[in-house]
Amino acid sequence: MPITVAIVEDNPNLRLGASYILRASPDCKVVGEYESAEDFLDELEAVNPDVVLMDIGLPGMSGIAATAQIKNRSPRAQVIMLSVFDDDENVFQAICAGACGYITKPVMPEQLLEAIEQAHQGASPMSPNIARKVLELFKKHMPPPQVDYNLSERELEVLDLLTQGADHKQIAEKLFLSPFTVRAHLRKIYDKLHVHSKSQAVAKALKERLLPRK
Amino acid sequence: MPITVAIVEDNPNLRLGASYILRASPDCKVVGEYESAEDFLDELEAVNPDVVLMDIGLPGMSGIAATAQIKNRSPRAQVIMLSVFDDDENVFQAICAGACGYITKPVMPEQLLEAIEQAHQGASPMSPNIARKVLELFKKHMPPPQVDYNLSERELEVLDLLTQGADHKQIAEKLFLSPFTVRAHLRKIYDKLHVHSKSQAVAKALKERLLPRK
DNA sequence: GATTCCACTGCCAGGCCGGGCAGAATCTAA
DNA sequence: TTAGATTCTGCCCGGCCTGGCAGTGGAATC
Repeated sequence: MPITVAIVEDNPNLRLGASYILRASPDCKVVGEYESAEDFLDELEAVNPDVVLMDIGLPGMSGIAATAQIKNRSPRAQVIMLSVFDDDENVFQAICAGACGYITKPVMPEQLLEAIEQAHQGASPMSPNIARKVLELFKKHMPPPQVDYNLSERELEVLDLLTQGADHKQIAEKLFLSPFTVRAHLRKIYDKLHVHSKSQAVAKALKERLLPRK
Repeated sequence: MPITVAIVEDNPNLRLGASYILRASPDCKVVGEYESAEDFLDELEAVNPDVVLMDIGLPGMSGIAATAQIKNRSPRAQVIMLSVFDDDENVFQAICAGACGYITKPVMPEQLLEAIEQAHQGASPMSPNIARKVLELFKKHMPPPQVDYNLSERELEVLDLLTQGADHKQIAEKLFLSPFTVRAHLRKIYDKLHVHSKSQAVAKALKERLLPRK
């Protein structure tokens, strides 16, 4: 059974080119070609494609906004972004919108077919330069704890509950401790983190990811 | 000028295989083959390769720990992870350690050469299934604001300062407001976020990324 | 012109919080 | 066995914070 593919691309040459490539493959079946996100979204449920090739720089609604809608209304559709843009912001937005792949133009024919197959199999086709962007974004937003504040197990537990919005009394109840003890732990935490309030401690803990991942 | 490559892999067959492939290419120059991370780290500065092919499942020090050290001591080296493991934890750790690429075994010869070239050019070679993992990790850890709490501009400003650990008075000074006004904003924020303290507000703001990225 | 939303200022009461101080039990490493 | 780290409990005080209540003024919408 061939993979059903929809193409959303405003440039007629690129759209026809992609269509031509896909129609030459027995594994793919082009079920729609659109020159705007709006046109495609009108027929999304009726067409229900396995894979969508989505341009980012569309007139009217952008490919990123369209992707968000697609993933909302038809989550099984795998959206591959095709774009000349490879800046951080577009890549970031595309990922958050739910794109499963991101390929920079120009695209080679066999590269396109490969990407569609991978996307359909649950993998993520991605140009290597985009992959690098993603890794950098990842590291930028997920800085692992760089400084070791030397917090003890117990202190981490308390800090964790703090970030869940608990106050002294609630922490004491959850850890079966006296509120006095909780205050003692908090004080040591404040010392070690060089902060002076719950909110500062929470901010530092979350921003610097001091808590083991859950 | 050929790309200098070091290979760290405990399985002799795989190590020799990779070495054989690379030596057959005029673009690469194998400058070291090691069966353990420790052996390689001893010669890191002396060898100073452009690219390192690093196995993850090594005896002794793991490839991930080794990668962290490499990026510390010789940041220009591009490390490509080669691994049979593709679980979230290994991928996550590898990225945080500073790996620029991640390829799952088995590796095809031309795939290997391509990956080395891409890594050397500043891109990130990555198997599509790994790319998918990375995207999922990304989305998991970076959930974009899902609920709109309808905070006003001013309220976001105040919230932002809160996450920087400021108290009422400091916020008032920075925004040139009366402390009373700040309290009014805070109250509206608490209302809208359904929280009852600074620390809860900070936790919610950071966890749900209510603040526009900076 | 009325309504609504936002930003802004103000007071009060009660409770929560942070810092200083004191003491004790457990465990581990020197 | 002594020293240190960790965990635990306790009290006091001053100050900060939260929630309730009251009111002004500007801008946009209707």
